[in-house]
Amino acid sequence: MLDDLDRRLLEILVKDARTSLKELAAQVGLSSPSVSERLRRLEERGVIRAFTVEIDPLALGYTLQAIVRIRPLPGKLHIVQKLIEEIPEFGECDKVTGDDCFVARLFVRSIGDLDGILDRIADKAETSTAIIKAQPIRRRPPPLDATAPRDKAKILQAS
Amino acid sequence: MLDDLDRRLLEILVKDARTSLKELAAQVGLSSPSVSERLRRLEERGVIRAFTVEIDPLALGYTLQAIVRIRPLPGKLHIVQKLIEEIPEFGECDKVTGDDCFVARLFVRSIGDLDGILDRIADKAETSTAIIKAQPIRRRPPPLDATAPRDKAKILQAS
DNA sequence: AGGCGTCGGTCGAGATCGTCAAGCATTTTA
DNA sequence: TAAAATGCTTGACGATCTCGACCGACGCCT
Repeated sequence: MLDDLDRRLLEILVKDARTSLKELAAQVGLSSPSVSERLRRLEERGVIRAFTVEIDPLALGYTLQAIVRIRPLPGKLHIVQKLIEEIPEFGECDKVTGDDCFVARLFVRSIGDLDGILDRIADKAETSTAIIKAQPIRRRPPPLDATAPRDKAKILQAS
Repeated sequence: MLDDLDRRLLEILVKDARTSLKELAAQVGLSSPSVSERLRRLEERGVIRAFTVEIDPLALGYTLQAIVRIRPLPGKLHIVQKLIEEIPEFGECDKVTGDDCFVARLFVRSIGDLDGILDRIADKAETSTAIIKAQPIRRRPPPLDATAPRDKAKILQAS
């Protein structure tokens, strides 16, 4: 479904999406039309979701990030979700199992901004906020190589 | 520090980082060498952190994602952080204020994998895990336009 | 076994794109 | 006020991408 050459191409592109077809071709040992075709298909299949740039939020004045756990009040789930989606300062939001329904990332320019945004959902949900002090790991893709068969189920069976 | 043209360029590139200089130039009304120079400086200044591709984890077999809150046991903070950084399935990790020291995102192929990875830090930290059921907002940058001056501090002063 | 369609690859030519040097207008600085 | 620094445009050159034509391996059917 995704052969070794594909994985190598992805690995290179994750590091620099502007790598030329020629360069990609050289690194994996194909011709550039072949690489072009492979990329086209990776995109078509949705493996590559997008070519994009990563922007430093600080450069835009967003000096603060926070992780917010959100528990909508009974009956307010959909309204809360819609609200979150419409507030552009939410840079990420996951719907999760457990007491907290949503876990979201917030980019703000100041503590005042943070307060202002949380106020907008305060009457529809309980929130708990954690300010981000450092980012030991910034967004990175999972391992591309097909290793990591450390499935615990097998270990359990074995014992 | 970042003028309107820069912001428009970024906005286009976030949507498609492969947009040609010619196309960018046409859309903002400059010549391509000018655009090239602007991009060069945006990169140099660190505003653009990287050109990259966004990969669908599902395409790589990672059918499960989880948000893990991690509270290292006394004295184990650094060991835990190092461990997290070294486990490639952690796709993101923030160090935050509050009881939970770290909040991390985990990409796994199965529940068994999840268990296996959590076991590796179980003796050094308390963890609480939430499985991701849906992603209402996938990673997106904060608003590029300089609006959003909804600073609560001012509102407080006004009242 | 032989023929045939498909898939994924190469090659080469033409079109497109990026980069460089030169030059110009505007603003800042001395 | 003159000089220097910015930031832009233009045009030409070199590199890159894309398209069509062609080729070989593989699987399938008769």
